[in-house]
Amino acid sequence: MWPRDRKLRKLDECPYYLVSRASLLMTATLKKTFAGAGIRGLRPSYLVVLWCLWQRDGQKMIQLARCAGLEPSTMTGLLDRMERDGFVTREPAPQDRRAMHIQLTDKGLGVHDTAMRMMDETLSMLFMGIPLEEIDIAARVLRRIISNVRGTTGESTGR
Amino acid sequence: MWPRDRKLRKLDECPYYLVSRASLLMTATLKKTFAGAGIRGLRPSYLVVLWCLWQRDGQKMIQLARCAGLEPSTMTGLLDRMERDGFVTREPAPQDRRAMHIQLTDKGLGVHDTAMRMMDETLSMLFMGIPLEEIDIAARVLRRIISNVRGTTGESTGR
DNA sequence: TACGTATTATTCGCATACATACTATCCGCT
DNA sequence: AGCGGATAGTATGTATGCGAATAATACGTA
Repeated sequence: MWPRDRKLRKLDECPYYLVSRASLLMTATLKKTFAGAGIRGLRPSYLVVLWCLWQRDGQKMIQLARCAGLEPSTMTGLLDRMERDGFVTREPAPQDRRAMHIQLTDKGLGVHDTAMRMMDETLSMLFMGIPLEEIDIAARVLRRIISNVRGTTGESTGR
Repeated sequence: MWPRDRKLRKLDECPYYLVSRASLLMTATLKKTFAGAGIRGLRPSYLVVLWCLWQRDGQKMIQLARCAGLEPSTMTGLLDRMERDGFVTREPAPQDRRAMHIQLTDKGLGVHDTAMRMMDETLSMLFMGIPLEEIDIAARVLRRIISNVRGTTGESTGR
């Protein structure tokens, strides 16, 4: 529980600052790692979508949005770029004429191993000098924050 | 240290996903809290700048950028909006004709107490059910991530 | 079957962030 | 004094994300 009486003296004592800054820096780092790995056009933001499709190829946009935790309006632009960069194809879904059927291209599928390796490498660098035990606690804290927000926004259990 | 042999099965086992998602959700939550507190036009992104100015009013843009960890080009737009919304004034600095002197308005100064209270309230909600001990560990992990990135980007010690 | 509602995706406007290129100014050194 | 490099800030283009409004389609129910 956050202690009401804790005074924030410096910026880096504020959890909100820490999470925001870490997020931006981790993204920038990942971007550089990708750039140096010879994968043309792969961006950190593509990862959540690729991840969903690697698990199960061929999904509707709305499914990807829910899986990635992004708004549908955000997915539109994201998929525009992913299509432009050759990672996915977007076709009208056969059963539902409202829906779009998103599928991996060969490039999108083939990039899996390298992307995972790059992610691993990046995480190794980012977590340098931090005991694994603390990394796992931090992950648990973040998961709880996420579920705390979902719980109070009137969302059902994130399905 | 991040274990190389750890396989990421689900998205929420990936620290990068957790930090990004938490960052977005925390920002959205803070935004809602501000909106409900009757402070006209206060946004989460303004906080870092206000924080720096609350500590010491009257700074150059470049100082604010360094303090906040943002690029100068980002500060330009941010200060445009903060000026527009009445939190700061931007005047040419007297000693250095290249520089801009950023100062709090009455509104910018007066919003301090409410903003801190709202931040406190938001953090209480976000950290619901998490032991303080774990929050502090998570904060330490994030600080270390941040310094790890700064350390390898060729930046000096964040001055 | 037809109507009303829900769902799916897109468009638009805005905010936030970066990199790059540019202008203006300052400062050290000759 | 003046030249060259460093510094401060802005402009521009792109990426990423949200919310509100819109269009098209699907579906339950009368």
